[in-house]
Amino acid sequence: MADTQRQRLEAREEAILAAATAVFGKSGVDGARMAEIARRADVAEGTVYLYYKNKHELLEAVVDRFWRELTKGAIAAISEGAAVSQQLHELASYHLQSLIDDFKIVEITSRARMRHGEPGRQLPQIREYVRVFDAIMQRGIDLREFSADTAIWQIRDVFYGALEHSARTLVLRKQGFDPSVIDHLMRLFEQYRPSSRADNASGLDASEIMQALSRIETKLSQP
Amino acid sequence: MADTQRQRLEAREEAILAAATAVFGKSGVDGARMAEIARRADVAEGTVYLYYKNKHELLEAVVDRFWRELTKGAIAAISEGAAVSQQLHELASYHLQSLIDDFKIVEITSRARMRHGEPGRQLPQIREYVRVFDAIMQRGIDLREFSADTAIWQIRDVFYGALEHSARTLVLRKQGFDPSVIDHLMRLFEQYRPSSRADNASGLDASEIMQALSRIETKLSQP
DNA sequence: GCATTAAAATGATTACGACTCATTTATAAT
DNA sequence: ATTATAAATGAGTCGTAATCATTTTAATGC
Repeated sequence: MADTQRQRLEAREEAILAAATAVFGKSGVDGARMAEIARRADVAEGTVYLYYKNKHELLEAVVDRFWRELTKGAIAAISEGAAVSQQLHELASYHLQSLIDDFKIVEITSRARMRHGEPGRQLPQIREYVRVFDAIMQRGIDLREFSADTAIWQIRDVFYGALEHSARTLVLRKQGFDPSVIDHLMRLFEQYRPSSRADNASGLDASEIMQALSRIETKLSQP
Repeated sequence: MADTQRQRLEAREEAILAAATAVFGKSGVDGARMAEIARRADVAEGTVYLYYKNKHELLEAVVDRFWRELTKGAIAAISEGAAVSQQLHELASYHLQSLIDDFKIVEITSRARMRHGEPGRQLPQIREYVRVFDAIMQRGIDLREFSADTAIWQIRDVFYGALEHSARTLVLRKQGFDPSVIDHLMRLFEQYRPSSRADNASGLDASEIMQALSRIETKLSQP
């Protein structure tokens, strides 16, 4: 009965993970007691350490699973084949909603990234999650719906950075999901459409000139 | 000699804070030992607790001081009276550079925000720091250099969110400061200028360019 | 079924580090 | 000098993560 055996082990691991998620969420990482996690998972304290080397690895597993689920949800939330701008809208909405709903776990994520004094690592499942955006954007570029003159990673950092900060603001103010955040972000993203820049004038683009000038100004004022 | 006394106490507090900053930065919060902080500050372990109730309060003090210094630096980095877009450029550059330089402390900031299981609080000095952006943006709106149809907090979240994520990306890739991040962000912020939406179709706005040029002329003729 | 071996689980015990507090030392006041 | 007060000390306490010798459960062979 090797099969049932493996299932039992996986069920136990799952129980521990679920218990840990609940306790970390409720009490925070420092407030969480391994004893409570074990009790909730209905195993002895020592058993937890058969599945996870220490508290920090358990935390990483919890966070990793969270982002894996989020990736699944994001993919499900996006209408396949729809216009790129609509897909972005869907992803942004899904992301913001999720960050608000699971703010606790999201906060804990930064904790899982830090290991001792090392510079923050990237957890594999977060990397995976981020690819969802990249794929949409890449498709946008391929379809010429978006222009390719800004590195995708920079656009991605604006996207996720803005949403993360907005989510924090909304949670701190105890407001919920705010659609205007999404609208605002989507309006910003119009900037990346080739049409919005190409056909704007017969020749010169005032904004580019102004940017060049302000770069010069900046350099002049810091010698 | 009440004066010297107070100075001695403040010097001791400062020594503890400096030691804590170093040790938290080197070893991370969990890796930091109160014993090491005490030793570096050249006080007994118990003395630390006369100044800070516990490790977490010490952490908060370290983070708070960091952001207070950052606020000072930001204000110093901004040319008073310059065009709003230039001030934004300066603030963005300063911010990105600082986040990269002191990435360790910045990471630790999120830790200081979490107290037990409570939803994250806002540290007073971070609130103060954020006001620097708000003041610039408000001035931009007052001067009609920027339009008022998006809530400032949303613009602010884009600004700081994008820079924070970009800083993380740059640090993880072991690249340093990248001016294109700033240029990209500033280009996005063109969206908020009334001109870029209203009358931009005709092309150039000569008056804005002339204004910028004369500012440069002024600066060139006064070093 | 029973014996044998291996795998998994247990929880009492250990190790470690944050924090306390009785004691000592320094400073101010008279 | 003497007393009173404030500040500093570090050995000891206490809570909790992590260990590990022991027990329990499951798989395998006869």
